[in-house]
Amino acid sequence: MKNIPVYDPQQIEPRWQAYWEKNHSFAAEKSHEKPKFYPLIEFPYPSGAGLHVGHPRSNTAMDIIARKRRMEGYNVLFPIGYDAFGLPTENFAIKNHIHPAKVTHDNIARFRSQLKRLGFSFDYDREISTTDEKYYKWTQWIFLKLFKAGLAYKQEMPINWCTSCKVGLANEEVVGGKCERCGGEVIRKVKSQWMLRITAYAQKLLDGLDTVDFIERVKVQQRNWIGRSEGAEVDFTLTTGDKLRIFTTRPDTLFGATYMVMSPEHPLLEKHKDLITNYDEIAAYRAEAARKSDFERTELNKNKTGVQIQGIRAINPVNGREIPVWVSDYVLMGYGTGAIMAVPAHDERDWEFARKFDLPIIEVVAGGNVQEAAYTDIQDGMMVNSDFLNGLKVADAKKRIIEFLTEKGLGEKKVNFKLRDWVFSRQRYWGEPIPLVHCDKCGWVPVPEDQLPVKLPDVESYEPTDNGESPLAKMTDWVNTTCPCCGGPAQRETDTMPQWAGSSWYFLRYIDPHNDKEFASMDELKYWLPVDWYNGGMEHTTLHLLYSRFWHRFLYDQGYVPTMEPYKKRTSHGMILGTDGEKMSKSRGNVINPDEIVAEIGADAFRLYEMFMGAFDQEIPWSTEGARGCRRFLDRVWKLMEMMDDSEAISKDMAYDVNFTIKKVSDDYEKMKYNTAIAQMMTLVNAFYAKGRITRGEMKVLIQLLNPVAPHITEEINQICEFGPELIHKPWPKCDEKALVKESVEIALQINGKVRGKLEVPTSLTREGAQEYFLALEDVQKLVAGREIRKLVYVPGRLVNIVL
RNA sequence: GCUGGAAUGGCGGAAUUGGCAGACGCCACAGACUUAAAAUCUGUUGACCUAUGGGUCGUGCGGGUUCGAGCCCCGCUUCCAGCACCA
Repeated sequence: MKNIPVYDPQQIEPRWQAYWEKNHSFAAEKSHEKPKFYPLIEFPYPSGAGLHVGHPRSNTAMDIIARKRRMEGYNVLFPIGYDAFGLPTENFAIKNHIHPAKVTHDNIARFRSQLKRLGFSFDYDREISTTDEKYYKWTQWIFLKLFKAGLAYKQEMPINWCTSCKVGLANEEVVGGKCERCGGEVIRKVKSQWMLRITAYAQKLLDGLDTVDFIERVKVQQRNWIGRSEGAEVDFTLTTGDKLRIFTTRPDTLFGATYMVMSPEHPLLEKHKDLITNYDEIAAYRAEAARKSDFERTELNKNKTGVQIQGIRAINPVNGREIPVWVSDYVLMGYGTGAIMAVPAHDERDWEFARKFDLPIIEVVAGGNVQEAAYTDIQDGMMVNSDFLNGLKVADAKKRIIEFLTEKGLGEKKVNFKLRDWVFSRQRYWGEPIPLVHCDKCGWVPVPEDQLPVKLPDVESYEPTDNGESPLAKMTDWVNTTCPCCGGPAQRETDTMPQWAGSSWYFLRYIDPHNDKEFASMDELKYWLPVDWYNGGMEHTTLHLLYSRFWHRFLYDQGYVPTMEPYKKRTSHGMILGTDGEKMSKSRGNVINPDEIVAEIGADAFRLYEMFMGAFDQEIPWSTEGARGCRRFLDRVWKLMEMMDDSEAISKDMAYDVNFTIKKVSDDYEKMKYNTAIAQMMTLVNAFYAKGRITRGEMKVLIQLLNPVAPHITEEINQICEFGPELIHKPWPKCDEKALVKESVEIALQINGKVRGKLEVPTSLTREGAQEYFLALEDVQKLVAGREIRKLVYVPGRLVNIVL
């Protein structure tokens, strides 16, 4: 072809973007006739810094799948929105005296234009923001359903409290035990908080994992977080006459218990303060523990600390032996029963503690040397020093002891979960108001559904109050209301919801975003659910992913959604690091601005590089040089037009390469192996260059395969070459399997496992005739040279190995 | 400490999952074009030895299994990420 214009992405790309926008090219079809496909990316938090190079990695990956599915005939819903409530916006607003709603609006506008400049095929008609009243109305509505189902309750919980700013802090704002903003001392202060009873769903959330296609890493992490463990609860009797109940996963080691440990917060300590002769010492230890943050209390390699309770001892229920009771902060009130039996011979933490305080170590499972180290093996161990358990294997001993305990009324089998309930209150302004009213007569009363949303009132200042209340508490006009139940005076809840609330159900709203009667109609939900493919970061595996599964499962149980699980498939992308291999951050000064890259090489080359730079699920350092290499590849694709002839056929000598590329690219996209898909297209382009020629037919295939990654340049080539309808409306290329069959293939000739030459052999050669065939070859005879052949291994299509 | 992941040329990474290690790209070097440079095109590019035929070594370290190991097994080292000492 002649008269090829210069490739200018800065001119081409905005033109196609405007065209797609005007035509709503990527809007999901209203009709339910076609099979549906619902891909999802985690909606971004619209930070003031703008789009990060990390966002396009996940977005491009799912955009490729979305675009391919449309070409395969699916009705695709690929939505975008903004998770816009949150701390950084609020802190920015406080610092600069701009309303958070204004900050949010401006940040979203910037994000939207940056996303549009990258050509993602989002359905912008369905855009949502969690801060929109029409959206958070339904967030509040779901909360009320949880409340009415008894899954929301108030409880005293410790929060991080900065003694100098006098505000509650998020964990993230506590750096090394100090306040991130002022460096002041952070202590734990108890405050009454709304909690969601996610623990009631622990087993359901665990079981649900068996029904979904999540990458194994994600499943493992969710399982570990839920942390189901089977064991027993056992009652020890104290010399005070009380029962002290403990949980253990190793009831088989009961005869090896040589002391007990209670958490410093255990209520029995308070109850028996008169009997405890060293109560002052215990109280001091408890005060010390209370001052420690979670971080310190769980710190690496921490020296075990503890105090023995003087005046109270415990009796081991199976052998009547009296043992001491200690208090130590390595036992947490929030897990199990807040007390443990210590078996130093077979538990590492107990062993360390026993060594430090010189407590006895009794071996009850043979196989190790318990004076040297704890022996924790549960496979081959044999019980000793354990009366009626002696001679049993650990697993059998477990069963036997639980039967015994149950029979005697000393304890019972028990399943425990690590998962804790979800702290749902924030003493902050920029979040959804919790739609509850407190009435002295009626208690906590939900705001009637027809009065939702409870709108966030305008306040002068977003600073939290001195006493740790939310900024909303100062708005007395707003706070004071009437009780929906009795009509008497009442106060609104002034805490707001955490950022996790809005993101726990957003994928449902995308399905029917303009519905003002329901959060989404059942008809639409039945068509679109579940989300077919959800890609996001590993950092959201335990919180966001689990919370949204919890809400969804709850809505299912209430009959509001048609599927038990929200997401069919979950994959994860690796982080993009700075050129120095470190995490990108302002403080390190290694942040790459996507706008600058797009300005230099264009959106297509940027997208291409993000997909080419390495394995999608692994973290990878940025290289602007590498990105320029991707731009060079697009220049080469563009210039193929100069060597294009008029043939609509695939030429004979290229048939294998072209069809192999169709197959490889199609498969690799599905497996998210974008880097090797692109490498194969580069190889094909190199082959066209080597030949100096490409047919129209070949060009059509190439640009169709490349379109999902580089949508603008390929549409432009399609138009310049007058190939007909836009690529987005053409079908995905099919591989001609016949073209992949070759008559002969080159294999390696190995002698004793070392490569000694190459052989061209017919593909039809099977293992049966192989030995005769190879030994007849002159090349082989030369190398064998009369030596004895011990073995001949032939792997068709790969190699032949002759062992001498 | 626990859990999960990783380690391959100067660099980012490939390797059909036990079968020719280093695809593809970057960087570098050389040649063509150019007054010159840039751009572009064409080559070369793991290390060492070499009689120029080729040979030896080589996927973090030490063992093992196998005709054959980057991949499997045992024992380590280092790095990254997450974490709630979970009894």
